[in-house]
Amino acid sequence: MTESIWTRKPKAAPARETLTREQIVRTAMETLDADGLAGLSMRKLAAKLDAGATSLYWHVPTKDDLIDLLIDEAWGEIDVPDPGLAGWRSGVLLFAHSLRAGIMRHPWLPEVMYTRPSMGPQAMAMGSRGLALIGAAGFTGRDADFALGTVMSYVLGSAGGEVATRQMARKAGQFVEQLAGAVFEQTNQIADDTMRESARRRVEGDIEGMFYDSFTYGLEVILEGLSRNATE
Amino acid sequence: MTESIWTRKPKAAPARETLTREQIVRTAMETLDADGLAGLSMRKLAAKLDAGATSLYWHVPTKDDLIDLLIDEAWGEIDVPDPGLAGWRSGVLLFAHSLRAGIMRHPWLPEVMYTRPSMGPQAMAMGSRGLALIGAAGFTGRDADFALGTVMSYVLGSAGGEVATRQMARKAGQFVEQLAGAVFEQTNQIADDTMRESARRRVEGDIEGMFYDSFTYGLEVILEGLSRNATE
DNA sequence: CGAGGTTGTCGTACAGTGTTCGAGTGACTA
DNA sequence: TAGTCACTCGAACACTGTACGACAACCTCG
Repeated sequence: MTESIWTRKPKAAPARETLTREQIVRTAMETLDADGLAGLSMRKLAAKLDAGATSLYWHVPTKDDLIDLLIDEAWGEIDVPDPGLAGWRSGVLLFAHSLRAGIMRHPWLPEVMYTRPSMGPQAMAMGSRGLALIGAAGFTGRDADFALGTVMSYVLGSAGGEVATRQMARKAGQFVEQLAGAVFEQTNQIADDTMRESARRRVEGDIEGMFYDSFTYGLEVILEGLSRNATE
Repeated sequence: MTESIWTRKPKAAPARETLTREQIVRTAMETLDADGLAGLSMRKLAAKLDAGATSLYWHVPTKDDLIDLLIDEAWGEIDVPDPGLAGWRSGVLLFAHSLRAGIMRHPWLPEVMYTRPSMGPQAMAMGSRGLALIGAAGFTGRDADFALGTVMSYVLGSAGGEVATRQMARKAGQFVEQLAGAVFEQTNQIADDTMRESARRRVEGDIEGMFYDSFTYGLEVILEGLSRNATE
């Protein structure tokens, strides 16, 4: 059992004022949320901490490991209600919405989380509580894995798509008009009327509400399908 | 309407033997599939084409644009059956499986597709055909968007998770034993029995079959939920 | 035939990246 | 007081994407 990122000695007395891993993780999270993955470099991060560029490497083995820590930190923010508080159905609903909100707070997550498995303690805790929740619906063993996986895959996929669409608006200069213009440029070359209208719906009107409606629609569909397999 | 990556003049006579965008896209796709996103650099790609490092920039504006082209190329491989061939239900099923297979062939997709919206012609065509398919179930307007979005979000999320898990096996040196070891190292620190067993199921036995079963389980759930809303 | 324009290639260079190495500093301990 | 640990950091290496400008091959027009 080799030493991993997650295991750390409880750290002795701080002696003098010094850089800490917690500090690094915190400001890295801030820059990541604000500037995206491309905006995070070890040098810039160190500068933001008034430290030398390579000082970070004493606290964190590598940038990839730092990102692992950040991902796990994000998972730690997700609410997974205790089963039995209000029934499994509303519990899963709350969990799903919390997960989506987490992705929206940390829109860099979809970009990085599909390049590695999440095995940090917070990810494990989330899975553990998720299984407990889905277990309250009567799912056990493989079925519990699959049922929970269905919900999470959908939420992550849906939120990822939402993030991708929002990213476009950022690049287009924060103005919905330009976003719409870009979409129209494409859709005008599409012969299909149904598709053209669909694309148009995606940039006209209440976009925020549309994202939400789309998300809850799929969530309802899945909960509907799941309850056919649930035993209580 | 500014000129975009997707619009290109029909190219005149080739005159002399020269680099083409198609050629670049093709070998870029090969390296991407084989070595992943991190393995693709403009210099290495040019070398593989026996070209100078910066020659590519005459055919492609930027690396990001090249990746846009590659993403759209991948979407072009996805089968979306005509509605009415065998009913919408089996059509959606076939589409979903084709989409998953596409992600497996191009495991770099999840890593990049959440950083930008897919607006290439092939993406549009896929959406268009998808809407036609879901329309055969009686969905129209916003409902059609949402129903199709539910299926696609789930498939992309599920396949992304599968890719992430497989990636771990690669890093662990292609040996399932090491993969299992890594998981056990983590899970042994988890107090919850249910979670420990769940994680163990994920690395023991027929992993390939488990991925497949998990995917089809969720797909069934969604089709079940959708057919409650379908009108035919 | 020769001049000019278009199409395409590519060497050089710049600013940036993650990371290694080894020297250095401060504080605690024997 | 000497030694050891915990920690910082400047310099350097091997990369990266890309702008620029010089060059060459071909086509077209006079």
